[in-house]
Amino acid sequence: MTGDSATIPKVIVEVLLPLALDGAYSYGVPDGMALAPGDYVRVPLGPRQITGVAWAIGGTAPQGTRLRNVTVRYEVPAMPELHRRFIDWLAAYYVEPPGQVLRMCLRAPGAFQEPRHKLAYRATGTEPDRMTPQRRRVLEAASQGPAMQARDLAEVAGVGTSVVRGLADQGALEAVALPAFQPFAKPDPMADRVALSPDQEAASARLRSAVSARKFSVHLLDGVTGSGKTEVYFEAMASALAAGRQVLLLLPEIALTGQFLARVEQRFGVPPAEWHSDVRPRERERVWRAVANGAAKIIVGARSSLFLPWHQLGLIVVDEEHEPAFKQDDGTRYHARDMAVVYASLGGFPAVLASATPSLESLVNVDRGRYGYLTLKSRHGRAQLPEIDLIDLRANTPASGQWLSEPLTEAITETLKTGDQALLFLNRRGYAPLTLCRTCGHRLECPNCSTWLVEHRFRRQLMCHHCGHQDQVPDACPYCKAEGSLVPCGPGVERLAEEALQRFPDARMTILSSDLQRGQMLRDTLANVASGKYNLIIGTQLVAKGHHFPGLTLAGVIDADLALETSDPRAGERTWQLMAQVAGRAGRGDRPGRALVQTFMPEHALMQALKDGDRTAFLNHEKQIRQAAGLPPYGRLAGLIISGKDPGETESFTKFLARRAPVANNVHVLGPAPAPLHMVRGRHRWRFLVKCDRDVDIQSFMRSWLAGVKTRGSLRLAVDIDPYSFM
DNA sequence: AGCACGCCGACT
DNA sequence: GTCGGCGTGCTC
Repeated sequence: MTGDSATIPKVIVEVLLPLALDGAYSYGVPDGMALAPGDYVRVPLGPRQITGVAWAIGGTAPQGTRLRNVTVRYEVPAMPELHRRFIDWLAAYYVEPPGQVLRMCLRAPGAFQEPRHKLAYRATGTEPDRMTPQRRRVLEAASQGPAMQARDLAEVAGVGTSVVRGLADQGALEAVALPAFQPFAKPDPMADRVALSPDQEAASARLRSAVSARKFSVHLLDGVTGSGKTEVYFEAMASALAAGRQVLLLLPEIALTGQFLARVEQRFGVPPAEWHSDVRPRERERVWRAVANGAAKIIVGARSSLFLPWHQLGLIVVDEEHEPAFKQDDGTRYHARDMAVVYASLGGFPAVLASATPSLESLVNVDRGRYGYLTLKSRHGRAQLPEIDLIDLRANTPASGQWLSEPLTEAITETLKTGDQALLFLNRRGYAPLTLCRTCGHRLECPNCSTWLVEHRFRRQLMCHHCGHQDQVPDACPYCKAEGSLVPCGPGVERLAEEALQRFPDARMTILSSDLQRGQMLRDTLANVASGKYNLIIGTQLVAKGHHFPGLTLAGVIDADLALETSDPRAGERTWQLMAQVAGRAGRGDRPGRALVQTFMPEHALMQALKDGDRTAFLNHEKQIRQAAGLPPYGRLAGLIISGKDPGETESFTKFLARRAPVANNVHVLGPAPAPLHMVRGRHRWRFLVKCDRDVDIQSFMRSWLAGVKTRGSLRLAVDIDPYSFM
């Protein structure tokens, strides 16, 4: 019985489908098809055919359903048991259907089809029965050099492809299959091994022994930019490669630059496989296949590379491990750094987390003895941070509509006079974050989100940074119709640039903001900064990343309080990391740098610790706050986000959920409250925050809460385990 | 996620 | 009179 609807199938297979279903679906295995767990299969589902993975063989068919048969078993390496355990683990942890997680693993279109081999032709030495001048030219071309495709061969010989086909039919040419994909070259662990400092050598030795131990371990590699962390984890990668294992180097998408990939290539002699959102479908297919069959050894990728079909993974390195960008906040809300550690633990191999400003989570794991700790001192023997001075904005208030205080202005003047470069950091795109009517007080708001529209003067537009809504800047107030009454409030980088240009008319200034510069233009600007073409750089978060500016000796922070004013429990940590990164831009060459930080709260413990360059003091302060509030890493958090198009319906559904919250004496349910950003993209949002001790199973609590809850209409429910954003 | 079924507004 | 909008529900 091989038909579509077998009545009494001999074997039943549970197939996990890449859909948000409760569990795997049962299918019959047709006679003559051998299936094992992990096999990729094609199965019928309703009117269509979809790709899934055999999760278990055997079992009984659910009552009252007619089993349909598996259609195809794909000829690709089966999904390893480790990979399947990882999917199940992740799904359980994040309270997601496993199929939803599987979906992230099947994002290489075409990888399951038989690869289209191209045919190339080679002369066999056999003469055709009739020789013509055309045929002779083809045979001459085909007997020298590598085999060529029919089209190329015909072109070289100046004939049509029919001549080639004729010769092949007669046996004078033989067809050979070219590999469908360019193979990945094997990296050489010793290709360009640089001399290491004693510090680096000691750290490398510990990582090498962690790799050769072939068991689970996590090491935190802590060292300022320029201390040589990269060379150290390259050594760990070299060890894993020498042992024939695959290596994953995880980076935040923004740090995955051509410059960085070139560095990996330089060290290991071959270009690594790349995996991120910009990789084109054909290349995705190539990488997916090469990871599955073990041919690709080094993969440099963004968070989604965790879901590649790893074959013999022996090490994961997470660089910039503190980056909040590792937390995915749409779809399955997973944290790639945490899941890298989980994967290493399930697979029994080491993980390395690297950062110049490690996350509190990782540092506490070091305190608890769960992670090994490796620290590198600066190569130039300098302290962790350059000298940082605070500017009290209460005593040095700039004039209305201006943001550069007197002390900062003087410092910039000094710096530019000596021929050095200065950097001004303001984490706000556009010209002004708020436009207000002076007559009636009306604020220009986004129609789809509860946010203000940001004026972008260069584009001559008002923009919403949450939904992409754009508008012309109106001449009159849309509410009271008063003409010329709209005034911009607050600074963005564009407005700061305007002020800087006024104060320093001779400065060679540039703005580095993600909405103004990207791709080649950004690379050119960065090169021009490095070469000294610009001497005053005004930038958003973009400048905090590890770009090398050798001539920069002054970093100015316009508003250090900005990141502190959010509802995020990690706001303090984020502020410290940003300040450290920005300050770290100054004085990278052999000259010392200096950072000036404008703040309205210089007495704040964080600002004091910054001024003293005392990371330990900051961390102790932050640990105390988190511990007292029962926040991570001392307690567990989960968010429950309710959203819907209709405000009334969304609110009443939220109230309904509030009544259904299970009562547990060790779990606190806070809320419901309107989300800090109450409306986004036209959807009204409410949220609960669930808080408990570290040893409480928060997932079980969430599951029992939501068991049997159905959403109707436009209502959406999302569980957010270990939330990072409280938006 | 698709894809079908099903019940209410502007067109040939 | 239909074409088609997307709400709702099911797929082994």
